[in-house]
This record gives sequence, C-alpha cells and structure tokens, in this order.
Amino acid sequence: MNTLSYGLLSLLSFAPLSGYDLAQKIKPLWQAGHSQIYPLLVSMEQQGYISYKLIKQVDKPDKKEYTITEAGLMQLRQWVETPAEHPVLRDEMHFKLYSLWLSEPEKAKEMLRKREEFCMSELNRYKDMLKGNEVLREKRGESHEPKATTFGRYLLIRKRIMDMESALQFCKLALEELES
Amino acid sequence: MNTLSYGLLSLLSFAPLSGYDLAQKIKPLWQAGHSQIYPLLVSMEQQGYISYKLIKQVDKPDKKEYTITEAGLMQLRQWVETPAEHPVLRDEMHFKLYSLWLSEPEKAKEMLRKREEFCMSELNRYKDMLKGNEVLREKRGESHEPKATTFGRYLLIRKRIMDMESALQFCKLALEELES
DNA sequence: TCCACCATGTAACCCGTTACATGATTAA
DNA sequence: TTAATCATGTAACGGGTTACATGGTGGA
Repeated sequence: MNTLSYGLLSLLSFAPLSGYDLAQKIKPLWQAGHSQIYPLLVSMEQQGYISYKLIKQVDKPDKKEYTITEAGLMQLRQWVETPAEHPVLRDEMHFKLYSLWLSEPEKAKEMLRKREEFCMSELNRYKDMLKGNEVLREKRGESHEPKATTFGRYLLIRKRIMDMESALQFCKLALEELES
Repeated sequence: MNTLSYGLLSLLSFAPLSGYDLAQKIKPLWQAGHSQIYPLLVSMEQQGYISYKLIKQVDKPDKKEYTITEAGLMQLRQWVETPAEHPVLRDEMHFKLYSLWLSEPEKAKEMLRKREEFCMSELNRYKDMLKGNEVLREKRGESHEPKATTFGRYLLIRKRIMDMESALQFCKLALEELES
C-alpha cells in the first residue's frame, strides 16, 4: 500500500469506478498511467480493500466496477489521519530560470508564455470542477460543513486554483521584468 | 542526459562545485540524493561536459571540484532554449483533503497546521536566499537585467516565495473554514 | 482512412530512495 | 560517546513512464 494505492481508495470512497475511470480521475492529482493502476487494483482486491463486479456493455468493452469495502474504508480512515509527507515539486523550468542568462530574452519570454497558457487551461479545468462539486453538493443535499463528503473536495479544488493563480502571477511578473 | 544532469550543469554554470556541494544545492530544486549524483558526474565527465580537479584538504576529506566545459555550456545553452516540460507536483495532502470527511476535524487541523509550519520555514529559507542573491549581484557588479547571471536566480527565488505564500494562504483559508 | 475513445492488461526501462560502506574531525 | 559535517562511492529496491498487445465503435 503506497500513496497511489491510498489515492485510488480515496477516489473509490467517493463513488465506485472502473480502472479506466480511476486512471482518468487521478491524473490531475497524481501522475500515474493505467499500467501502474491495473496491477495495484488486483493486489488491493486480493487484500480485501476493494471488490469488483463485471459490467457487461454492448457497444463498449466490458468493464470491472470497483467498490471500496468496509476494510478498505477503515484502512483509508486510518491513513487520512496520519501526518502527510512533504510535497514534491519537479519543475524543469526552475533550472531553466537558473540558467536564464544563457538564453535569448525572446526564448525566455516564449517559455513563460507557454507556461502561462498551460496554467490558464488548468485554472479553467479546476474552475469547472468547482462548479461540478457545487452541483453535486446540492444534489446530495449536503451543507458546507467539515463532515460533508464534498467539503474536502471543495478545499482541494480551491487549493489547486490558488496554486494556478500564483503561478500565473509569477509568469506575469517575470514577463514584465523581461520586457524592461 | 536527463533533467537532473542539466540541473547539475545549471549549478556548475554559475560556479565550480564538488559533488557534495551540488547535492546540497540542488535539494530545494530537485529531490535527488548523492547516490544519484555521483554516477551522473562520472558520465558527464566522460562525455566532456564537465571536468574536475582534485582538491587536497587537511582536516577534511579530499574532494573533486567540477567545472563546466565549453562543450557543457553549449549543451546547456541549447537545452535552456527548448520548451520546458509541464511541472509535476506530488502531494499526499491532496488525497487526504479528498477523503477529509473520513477524518476527525481536529486531525485535519493538525495536518494543516503542520503544513503551515513547513511552508513558513521554506519561505524564510527562500527570503534568505533572495538576500544572498542580492549581495552576490552587487559583488559581481551586475545590474537588474535579463543578461545578468543573478537575474534568473532572482526570478526563480521570487517564484518559490510566491508558491509558498500561496500555500500558506490556502492553509489559513482551510483552517478558517474548519473552525466554523 | 486514420484517429480518438473505451477498456484491460504485461514487459522493459529509467529514475529516485534507502541502505550499505569508509573514515576523519568537531561540537553537544 | 553520540551525533553531525565533510566527502565519495555502490547495490538493491520501489515507483513511474513508455512501449507492446488486443479489439470494437464512431467521428473527421
């Protein structure tokens, strides 16, 4: 049981999903391909943290819908309350900033504009997620309280939005300083 | 030549350093231990991007001081001008926020307070680095311009400071929402 | 016709972490 | 005397990425 395993459990604690869906949903939170996820699901199923049922589909391939078990929920609850590891950020751009004096200012601006674009699209994605979460909150009849299932998701999305806004602010600042 | 290799070249383009010093200096920018760095230095030396001279010391172990070569500088210059990969952030806390409804609010607050503490200490470290860079800038007689060697470092440190301030702002917001 | 989407899986490889290994000096 | 700092290296392991493999449906 590594961090990714608990991440998958976290997603499943919210709603049952297939391996394919899990791979899509986890992407914004943890870089991991399906090749890593399928074997983990098998081992978690063997350990009794999740179970699946085969869903037969007509115009699409059949799928396995995974559901978290009581044992899985207990395991997850325990993990959630243990201290979180420090975050790890790997950003090539940091090194490219470090060596910026070797670069043509025009190339540097290009890099920052591309980063700006990326952050903007991420920001929009998260803003949509925030709306989606709000819709779900109302559908589930939940209030804006710590015990609501949508509350943590709300905080998480807010965090990602703040991160992206800060990154955008940096790009703007750097581009201005490169202009002068 | 992977990202870490170019990171090491970036540090060496600024000043000659030993493997040990490189391992220390690279930590805030890229998680990597000395066991990864020493073999990379050997292979970069074989490829002619860096060279070293043995420095004999009396009350400390001898060391190898690595210097970037002309070929290394050219390689680095080329890399700096190629588009940067998207950043990768791995933060366990994201999953713990996702599953926050499973946690006692008191435990959640503890997690956020710990994160706050971590970000504060990082922030202070970067603020010191900003001062250090300013001192170096004056010592080198550089102005605040894109071609100055200290300019990219200035931007980088500013970015890390903005990232930390945004993270702190999130902790504050989340703690407030958990309070009510 | 070719690509994207849905859906699951395996194998090889690269990268990063942890542990093993040595050894002197100095501060708590 | 126990730990930390300086200094370099190797080996094993775990995790993440890329590529291989299959196959139907639907849109450009």
